[in-house]
Amino acid sequence: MLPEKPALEGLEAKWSARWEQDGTCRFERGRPRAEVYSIDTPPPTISGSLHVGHVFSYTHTDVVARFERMRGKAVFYPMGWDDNGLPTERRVQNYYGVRCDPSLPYDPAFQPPEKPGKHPVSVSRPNFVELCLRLTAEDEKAYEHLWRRLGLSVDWSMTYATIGRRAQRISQAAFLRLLGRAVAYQLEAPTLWDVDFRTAVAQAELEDREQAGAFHRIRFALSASLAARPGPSSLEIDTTRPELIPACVALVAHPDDERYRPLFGSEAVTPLFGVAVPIRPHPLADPEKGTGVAMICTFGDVTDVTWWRELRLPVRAVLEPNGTLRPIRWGEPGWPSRDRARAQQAYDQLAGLSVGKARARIVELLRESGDLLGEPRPITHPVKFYEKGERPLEIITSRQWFIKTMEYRDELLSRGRELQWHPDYMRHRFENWVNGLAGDWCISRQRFFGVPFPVWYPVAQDGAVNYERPIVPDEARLPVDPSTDVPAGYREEQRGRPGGFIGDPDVMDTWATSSLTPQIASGWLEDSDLFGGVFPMDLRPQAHDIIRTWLFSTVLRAHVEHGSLPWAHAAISGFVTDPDRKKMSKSRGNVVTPMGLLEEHGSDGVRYWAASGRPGADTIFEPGQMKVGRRLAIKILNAARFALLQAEPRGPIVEPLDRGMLTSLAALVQEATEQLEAYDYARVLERTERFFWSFCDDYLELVKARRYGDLTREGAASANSAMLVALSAMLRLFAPFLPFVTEEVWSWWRPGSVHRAAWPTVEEVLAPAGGADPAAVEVFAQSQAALADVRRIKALAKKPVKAVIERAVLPRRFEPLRPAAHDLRAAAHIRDLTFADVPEADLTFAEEPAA
RNA sequence: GGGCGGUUAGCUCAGUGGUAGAGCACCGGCUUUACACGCCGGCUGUCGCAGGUUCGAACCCUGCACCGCCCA
Repeated sequence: MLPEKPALEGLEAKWSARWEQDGTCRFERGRPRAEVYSIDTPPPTISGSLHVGHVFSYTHTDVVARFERMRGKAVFYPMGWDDNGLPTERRVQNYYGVRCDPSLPYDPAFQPPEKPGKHPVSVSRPNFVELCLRLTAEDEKAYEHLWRRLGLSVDWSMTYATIGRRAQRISQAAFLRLLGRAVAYQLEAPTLWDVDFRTAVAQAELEDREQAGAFHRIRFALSASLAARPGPSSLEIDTTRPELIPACVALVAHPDDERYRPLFGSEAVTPLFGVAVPIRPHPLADPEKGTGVAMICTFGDVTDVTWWRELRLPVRAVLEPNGTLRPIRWGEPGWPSRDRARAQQAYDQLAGLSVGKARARIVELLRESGDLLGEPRPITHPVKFYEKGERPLEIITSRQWFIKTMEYRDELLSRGRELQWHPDYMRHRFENWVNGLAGDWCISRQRFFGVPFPVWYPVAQDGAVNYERPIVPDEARLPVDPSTDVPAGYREEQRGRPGGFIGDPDVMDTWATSSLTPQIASGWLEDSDLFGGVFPMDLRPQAHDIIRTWLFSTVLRAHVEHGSLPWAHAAISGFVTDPDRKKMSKSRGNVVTPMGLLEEHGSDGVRYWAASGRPGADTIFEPGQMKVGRRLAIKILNAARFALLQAEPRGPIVEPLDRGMLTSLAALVQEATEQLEAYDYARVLERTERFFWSFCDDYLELVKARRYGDLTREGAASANSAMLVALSAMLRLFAPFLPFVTEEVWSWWRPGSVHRAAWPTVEEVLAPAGGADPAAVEVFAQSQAALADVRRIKALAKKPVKAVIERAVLPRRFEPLRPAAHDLRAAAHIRDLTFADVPEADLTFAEEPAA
């Protein structure tokens, strides 16, 4: 049973296989809700490989899961894979060298090229989705392998995927329910748009990036009636987007701006295109910016949208969804010009160009016409990007699905206060975000690998699509794909025909599915028994970067669907940073692959580093800490071997040193329990480690001679019994952090899994000693202090550890150790020990070292 | 510009009112019957700066600086 030379190698494979076989981490169904601890696991994005940041934060969750399991809870801890959405599409495009063309028919015989060619192969949407599923299935296998190796105590029988049938069904059902209550709605409106991905994006997916740009000072003529009066005959504006002059619908200045007040209500004329536009006041116009007058275009940025809406301006949209300027025939309705020929002549040089090229061209035209004043002045300014995008977002008017959020703002703030945050200050991120919401949540994406909207539209006899009367399926039919499934009462031949129907072409934003992970994991609509037993869940663990997306949207969905929070606690992990405190990410090229770390340092070693990162705190990637963790695990093996090597005789714990050690241990158990309940796992690990190390270096050294029987049989029995009580408790305190080494040691002498053993209690630790012994704590403490003093003097005198001290005179402050004097004398090789009023310990060494 | 967090030994970090700590690194010593993947010891500080509260401040309050993150 007890190995001669214990080692960490191979423990991961041995124990993860055993846990699977024994169902150690299985959720026990049927327990009352109060005895369940349920975790809404973050489904990692399937993007090729997990990174060290995942290992970091998922370890935090696992520590909590293992703690709760040992406390006797039925722990509901499923794993999910977030495989739907744009990241997978991009990966599939690059991996196989393909591109999705929804207009192509399905090719059942299609095989992707061996290697991606120079030019992407166009494939149908069903073929493309097949490739997505194939690649994500491979990734998911690798992910699971890594998680098992890391020792996550997940119940692998409950795994779900966000593109899976259940996730699709629940996403669609939840959507239809919101549609039925008009919480979800469809609207044709200006929407943030990525011109490369050709899809709408949501506010939560934006990021500002500093970009180089330039102010162009442009002259607008004033209308003749004004120009005839005294004063200037033209107006100057500064713009970074001169290419949008053809989309200009008004000019705007601050209502209090004296320079322009006389002009409000009159008109100016756009250069090149000769369009008369009104000059209007609005408080959002910044008198300090440029000339104080701004051009309102449809649409250059989100402020344009606000102005357009509040000032009730017309739309003059020039951008195509792909980011080029669309053809326009000047003089047609909506495109008035005082000089049609000139407008057309100028615009024809822009049509078909991308925004960037159109900008360069129009600058030339303006320079030639004399409407560009001076040269463009370079600036840098923040520009909105899709977080995964490469070109600035545009604003395009299109038909999109939304979920109402604005009207729930106050209720969501109150949910945020109801939620228990760990650490508490992370709640500010949530409140910040809710307070900054600018509009309802756009959930439709013009993409392919995602959950389709379960909606069709009738096509009228004249071929017009009636978006106002969507056809929806029964919930029992879900999931449906409206591009291949047919609505009730119709036949496939009627697809796209007058009098027939068409399917909604869009898919849902991936967050529209991810926001339902509590419902997906817990069997909402499918397994009411399970759902009732685990929902609302206990814990949402996640990193702080996705509070505005994942956490927020999940709170929203639970609020509108169930009228509750989705979980009681949110435990927020920090990032893993490199030594320069930069976030580790693929784009920075500073990522480290986890499997190599697990092999080098052992899973327990890596977990030690991860669990040392306090809740919410960004933590530096530090292999040194993993080495320390590995050493700790090895120390546990060896200390346990020592304790178990000669575990007889046993008997009552009567020695003061032993009783003091156990009383201190009981205090540790108390503290560890309270702190884990408060999700402060890092502190528990630190305290437990500190106690354990002093247990090894001081306590074990002090009792070593006694336990080997050098003194009395009763003394040996007391030491052995105390050591085993302590070992048992410490193994269980360490078990959530170092699951492999603790399980290995546990298996040497205890039945069952340490991870199913009861979490240690104060009573349990103290009972064998007949209760707490506060006086003995001082015996233990002063014995340690005196031992350290003697060791120091010995080391400074360059005496060997075994050097015998003929006579030791210790200061009176150490006198409380008297009941353990025999232990100190044995450990320090002291023949005669006395206490006196001396400032420092006085040691007289014997001539000869001990035999 | 607003919000949040941080600033303690060379490095990574504990330490929320009572004599500044741990690990790593570095230096020295030790074949010690659990462990050389070990043990013992040593060195290392204007606790970011400036005020304030207090008998007493790394800790509480105010301001500032710098770093990081989130949001505009």
